[in-house]
Amino acid sequence: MSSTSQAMLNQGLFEDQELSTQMGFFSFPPNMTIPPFGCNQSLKTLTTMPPSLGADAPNSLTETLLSSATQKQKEDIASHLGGPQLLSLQRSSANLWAWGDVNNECMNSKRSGGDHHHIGISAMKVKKIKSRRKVREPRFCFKTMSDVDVLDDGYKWRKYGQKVVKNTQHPRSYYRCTQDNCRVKKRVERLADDPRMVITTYEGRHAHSPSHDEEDTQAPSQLNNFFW
DNA sequence: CGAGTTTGACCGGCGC
DNA sequence: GCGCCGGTCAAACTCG
Repeated sequence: MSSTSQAMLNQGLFEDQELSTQMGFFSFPPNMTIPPFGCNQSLKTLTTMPPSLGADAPNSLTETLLSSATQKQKEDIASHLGGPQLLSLQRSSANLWAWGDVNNECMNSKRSGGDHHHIGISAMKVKKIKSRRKVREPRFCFKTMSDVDVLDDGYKWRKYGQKVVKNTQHPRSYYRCTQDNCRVKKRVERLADDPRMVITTYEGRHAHSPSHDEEDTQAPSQLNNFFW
């Protein structure tokens, strides 16, 4: 594990909080374990969606989100995000939450230039979700300020493709977990308007534990539960 | 030589 | 129906 990326992640070097909030990003303070619940299921629920998307949001998501957090984690989030916000989510219908999925706004989001630190998890376009027929694995994405494209999350990945997508100058790379019977994939690309920012999108759940290299065994295990 | 990466071709979904 | 585009495949290539 690269100590650089580890440090980056643990510090939560994310920005553009205001825009992210508007677009459905969920922000975490830099000193919080990412994600705050360290739980597989929590990740896919951490996407805020407009209430109009309620029909697409499974009713149990809000419950899943909160039930997967420990009391301490709930308190952490409540204190950082503001108690009422979390409490309102807890009481709310599932309308506020939907499956984590990624849209292009996530990739093309503009920078506000602030020094906020947060993780951003985007929402799929309403239209896309409503029209999707194919059932896809839950996804979530976050952006990280990093020199390296591939953040070491403890899992082993094999690159299987690279593509230059429209309206971006940086190629998108496609990775697949090398573990047998694990179909988790991730995409990595850099923000067009801020090459320092790396957008990582995960799809699916790991059916195994992270496989650290020998040299990484002494690294902090805070990220062990980062991904499912 | 095996594991991982690169890269052009191919495929399927979606919008028009 | 057609073309565009994102995602995946797989052969060739590189590296340790």
